[in-house]
Amino acid sequence: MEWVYIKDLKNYVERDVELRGWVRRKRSSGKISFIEMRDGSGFVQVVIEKSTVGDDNFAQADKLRLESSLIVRGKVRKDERAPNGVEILANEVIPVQIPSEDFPIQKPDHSIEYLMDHRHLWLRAKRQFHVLRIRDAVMKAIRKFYWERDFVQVDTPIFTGAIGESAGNLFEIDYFDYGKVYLAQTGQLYLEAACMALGKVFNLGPTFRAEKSKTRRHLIEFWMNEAEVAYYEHEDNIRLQEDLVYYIVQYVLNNAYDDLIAIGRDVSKLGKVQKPFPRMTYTEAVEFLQKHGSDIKWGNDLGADEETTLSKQFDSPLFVTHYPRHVKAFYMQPDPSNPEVVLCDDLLASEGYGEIIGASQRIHDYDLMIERLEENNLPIDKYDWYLDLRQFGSVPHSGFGLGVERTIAWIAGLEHIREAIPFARTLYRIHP
RNA sequence: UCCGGCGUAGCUCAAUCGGUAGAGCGGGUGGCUGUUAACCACUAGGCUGGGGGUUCGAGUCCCUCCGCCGGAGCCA
Repeated sequence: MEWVYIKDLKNYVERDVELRGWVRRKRSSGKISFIEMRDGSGFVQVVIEKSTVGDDNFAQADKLRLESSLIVRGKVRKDERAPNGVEILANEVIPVQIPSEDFPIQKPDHSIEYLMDHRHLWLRAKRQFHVLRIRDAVMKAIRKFYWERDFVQVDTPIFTGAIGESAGNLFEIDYFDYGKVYLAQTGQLYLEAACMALGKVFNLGPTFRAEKSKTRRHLIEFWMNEAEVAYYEHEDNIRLQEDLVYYIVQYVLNNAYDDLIAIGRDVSKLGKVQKPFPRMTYTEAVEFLQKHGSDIKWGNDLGADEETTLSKQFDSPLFVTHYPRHVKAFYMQPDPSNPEVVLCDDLLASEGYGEIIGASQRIHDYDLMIERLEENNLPIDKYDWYLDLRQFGSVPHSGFGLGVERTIAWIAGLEHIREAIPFARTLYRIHP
């Protein structure tokens, strides 16, 4: 008998099939029972009649508990009473393994602490099934976008020396007898090197921030997509980000629509995302906020509340550009028309989800880079190879980093970023 | 690091002014051929996070430790 996946059952109506999966839910009467079965591809109801399977097999099937694994052989039937149009009338139910204890997650009525303690089992819940499929769609969209545009994927290292934007939030690792290495908080500097070799490059991988952040937008370990393009300047950079984010939204709408619906996402809001995205300079943003009652002063960085206020004005993500250079990283290119601000942008997701991209044109002038490193008290000798890039055929170049989980949380409408990754690493939680 | 909140049955939560520890779900047993968070009957289940204190008496008040949750800063 042919083993088929639940998602393909509609092509097997009136045929005998074998399903391999797990018991999601069970309801039983004396002579008939119903098993809601899942197999990783979908969900279907199995009807077990005592008169069809026989007394012995019915008794055996009755012993199945939640999350027992089982193999079912039976006939695919169209049935209006079934939620997805088809159900299985069992001929034979073969238990694979029956747990000796209750499955810890029974009803959608658990605290977040309890669910996170049981994350390895929580993944089997319907909502998590759909969220992880949306994550998969976002990942595919990102790679597809770049490959369609002739970018080369360059995988940047996880172990790095103490080099990056700042040294204070790095995870330290013992590296044999040679001292310390650090977990990457960005691959940007390496992508800057790679773009001088390959032109248009991107990465997609985990990054680590030793920041004691406890908010719905923060993870200790999160995935970042970074891109870097030689000869791209500020405006090219913004257009690339706009195209990417728009592409991801469209791809998810086209390829994971059912998953969005299943978790109750208001897809009309995603439908309103349109190019070009709205833009505001930092200075305009400060003026706007001041008019609306904020006491923010020019020169202060935007806080979480300010970002939310700004992004809620628009249906599409908002670019905030030209920040004061003192609130941004050392490597950002000054604006030629006003050296007090830099050629950078943050992309703030709509609906109050906050920053999903940080971007800038990078300084390509050797002397200016030295000046900025000194200004920030960074160890110039550690940046030797980074400075080499300004020594040998330096060109203007730009890039950005996209927070993958924040993007997923926004697109899926999640309340907390920890659901956007299979096993979230947050402050005080590394188990399971 | 700072601010706030929570910790009671396997799970989610009640418990009035400090006065005998309760419910729903889940589990067990029995019943039911169309259930969708099935239903009906019966049933078992507790060191109230740990330690200390106040009191005739503490789930409740105080101190302390632990765990978790949310927010700020910082960032993606």
